[in-house]
Amino acid sequence: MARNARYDRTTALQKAVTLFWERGYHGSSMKQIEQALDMRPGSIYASFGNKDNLFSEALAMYADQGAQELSGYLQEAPSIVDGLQAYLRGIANGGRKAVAQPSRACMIVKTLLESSNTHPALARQAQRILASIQDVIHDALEQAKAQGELIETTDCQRLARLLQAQIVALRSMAERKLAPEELSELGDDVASILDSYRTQH
Amino acid sequence: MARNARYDRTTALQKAVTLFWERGYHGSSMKQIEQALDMRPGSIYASFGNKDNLFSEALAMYADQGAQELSGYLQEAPSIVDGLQAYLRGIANGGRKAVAQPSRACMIVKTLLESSNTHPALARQAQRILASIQDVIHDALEQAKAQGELIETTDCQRLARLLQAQIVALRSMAERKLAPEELSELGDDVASILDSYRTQH
DNA sequence: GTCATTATTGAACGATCACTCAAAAAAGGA
DNA sequence: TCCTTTTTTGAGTGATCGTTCAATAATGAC
Repeated sequence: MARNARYDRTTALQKAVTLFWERGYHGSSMKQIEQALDMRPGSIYASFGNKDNLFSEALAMYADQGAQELSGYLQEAPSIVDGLQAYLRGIANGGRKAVAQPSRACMIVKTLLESSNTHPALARQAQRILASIQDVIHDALEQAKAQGELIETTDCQRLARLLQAQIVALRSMAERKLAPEELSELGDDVASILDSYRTQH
Repeated sequence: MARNARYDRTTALQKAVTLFWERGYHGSSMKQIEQALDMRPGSIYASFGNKDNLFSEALAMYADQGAQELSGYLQEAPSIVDGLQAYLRGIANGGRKAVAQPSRACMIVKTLLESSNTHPALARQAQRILASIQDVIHDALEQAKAQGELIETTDCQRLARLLQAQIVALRSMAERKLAPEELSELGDDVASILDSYRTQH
């Protein structure tokens, strides 16, 4: 009936993630987006509407992949708390990184800090994502508590908040040019915060 | 001999701090800068050279004021570790804020995350500032250790790194729209990390 | 092969970007 | 008051911003 699109929307979006994660919203121009996606303006706008929507979809894709990474750690570890500690140490040690990552810092936090006073819609999206990640951590902690991994008095909401803060901290500190060893020690120190909430330690 | 400048360079810089802290480097246009400083382009360029240099000077001023705030907490508290804990809780509770602050997040971290892949010179400046803050914390910790506030085995370099991470985390989490009470609890949890390094607790 | 339909192209849009500079205004010294 | 020196002004620079759209190219159906 007609011509098929020559690009794949998902791979194009993945390339947008890479560019936006690296340079941020204001730091990425449409010219750079055209080059990164290897698409001309007409195709980009036909497919994604405008720059705002493209960024928004890229951020959502990044968040999905980040959630998968966390749940991967949780599934592989012998216990939930071990999984969380492995996740924290993994961030400090550069992650699994099958491919080189465009930034050590978290794209969600970068977006929140960049857009909170310049682009409210993006800031709200980043806040929603962070809230949902905190919920995921909270659910995992409740389960851990039910399984006897955590001491009875643990406030799982509060601990989830504290853990998210540690993740944010690790990824932001990773953007400093610390020696790998220093960052690794920080990962250990941060992971050991969880020890004081464990039943056996 | 000649005309005097009608603006005060320091107060102009302070206004630049406010704008840049709020909106970041790429998010602040020269038009907005002109409006914020109430200066015309010629005066701005005569006084500060260009946008890059203005931002750089504003960042340095922000860093100085931040350092003063920390040393204020340290001097007022009955001990160094108490001062550090008060500082962490202060961040979570909105700080002293005699005047309304343009952002809860730290301008240095915002700059680091925004510019690491778009403006290397600014990123390097942010990294230098963070390193010097870590040194200040380290010095305070060494003194605390010498005074017997910290257990003998404490690695003060490592603990300084951990504390800076907590500061970064608190200020970034403050940019989320958490309830004041939630943020305050987070401040308590973060401050209590220090308890495990204290001699008496 | 022809046609209908859809995707791609890239020149061009008005707006805004950081920045410049000649002209006007202001102020101290004589 | 006049002159010299410095500051301020604001229109204007070329470049780039995000975005549009008519023209062109490509594809599947028949």
